[in-house]
Amino acid sequence: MPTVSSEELAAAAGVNSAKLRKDFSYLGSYGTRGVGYDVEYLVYQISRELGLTQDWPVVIVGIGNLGAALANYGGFASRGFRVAALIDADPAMAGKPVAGIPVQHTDDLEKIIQDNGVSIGVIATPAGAAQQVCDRLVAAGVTSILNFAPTVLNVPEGVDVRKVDLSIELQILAFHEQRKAGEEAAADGALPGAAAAAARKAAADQGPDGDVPAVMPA
Amino acid sequence: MPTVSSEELAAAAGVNSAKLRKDFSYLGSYGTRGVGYDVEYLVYQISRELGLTQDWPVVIVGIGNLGAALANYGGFASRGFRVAALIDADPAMAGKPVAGIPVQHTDDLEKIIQDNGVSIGVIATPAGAAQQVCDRLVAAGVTSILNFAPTVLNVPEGVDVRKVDLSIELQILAFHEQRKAGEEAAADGALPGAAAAAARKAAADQGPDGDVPAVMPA
DNA sequence: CTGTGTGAACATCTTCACAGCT
DNA sequence: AGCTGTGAAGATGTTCACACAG
Repeated sequence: MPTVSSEELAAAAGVNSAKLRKDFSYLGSYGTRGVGYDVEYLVYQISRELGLTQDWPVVIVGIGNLGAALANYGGFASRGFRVAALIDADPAMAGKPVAGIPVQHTDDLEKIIQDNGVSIGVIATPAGAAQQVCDRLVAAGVTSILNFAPTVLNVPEGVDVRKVDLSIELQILAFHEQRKAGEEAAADGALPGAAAAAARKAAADQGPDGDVPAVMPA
Repeated sequence: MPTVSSEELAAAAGVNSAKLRKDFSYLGSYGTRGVGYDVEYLVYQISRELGLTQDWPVVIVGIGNLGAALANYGGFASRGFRVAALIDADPAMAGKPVAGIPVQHTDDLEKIIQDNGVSIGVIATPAGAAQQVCDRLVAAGVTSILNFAPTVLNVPEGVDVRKVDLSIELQILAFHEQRKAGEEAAADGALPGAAAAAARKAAADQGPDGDVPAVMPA
């Protein structure tokens, strides 16, 4: 399949074809009228724009169950991420290989960051250690941090942090599950009309993709 | 602090106070004019609406590193989730306790679901096993599935699936990182004006919260 | 003729600003 | 006087529909 139309891609992604074309148009005019998009060329252009063609060395700090799971996660390599180092505070872990990579001790954190030119760090430590690890990563030159620890991190201007809370997705499922159960029971007045209407509408969107309001704090 | 104003909450959450008030208003009129919101009452109302006051038994299928990490994750209990059972296909795992809960064998999946009245399942298996596990969960009565396996699951109408791809967040960080690096180098024409403008704007939003376009497939 | 690229119309979301309750 | 709750205005996002390139 050398070429693909916006219509086909839209159907596959479950969106409107006009939206897809408009989104693509922000990247440039990579399609051919009357024909569609050249698959290989399109994949390359999107990959480049998203930064997938670059090599991104990352370090994972905190090699517990989650850190190990991340180190073993296959999806990283295919998206340009290379696990440059695993770091843990437990001296007993030092030297032990996880996912084929020897764990190094926190003492060498700064040196590891600098030697590998790492700018993205993943924090998978317990909550108590996260801020301290974060500060050291930032001081050593890391400018993007993915935080799995259940804490809000304070970082200086210019450093990006994204927090992943594994329970939020479950919460969204539970929210919809709750409404599946109480569908017609809504007549008992438990939900004040507007909320019921808003919720009904959210559920009508395809699947449970209506996220929790942006206002809800993590 | 018995009471709190929309202004205070908005500042804490980093949003506009009008937005916060409007969002709250969809749940009902729980504030007092001239005073603010009663903290305890507000927390209860939001919790109830989100389903946090209910007890949600969940099963985790696939007790590798990720499954174990999830089983140990503290955030679940505080949000009404109870890990009712851990299930794995490896007979050697059966009976071994993880996070204080004995792992059970996949053979008993249907019985476990039914005995515990489970309606939410978490899939943390390898990609190859995910669809099969999903089918069995659905057949046994599960109606919401959180999928960590890197596959798209097919489910019948009425079943909700949410997919978590741990590399997407990293990808978003890398995207912004890429633009931090090539900020003024954009003059070399690598980015077609519109995309550069759109990207610049997204970055100007607080933090890296500008997500990847909805169109991008997982 | 087919299917992109895009102004214009429409829809949704956010913010403003203020009436009205406490 | 202070702060909510909410219409109306403004901003942003999505879809329509069609001119035009191949």
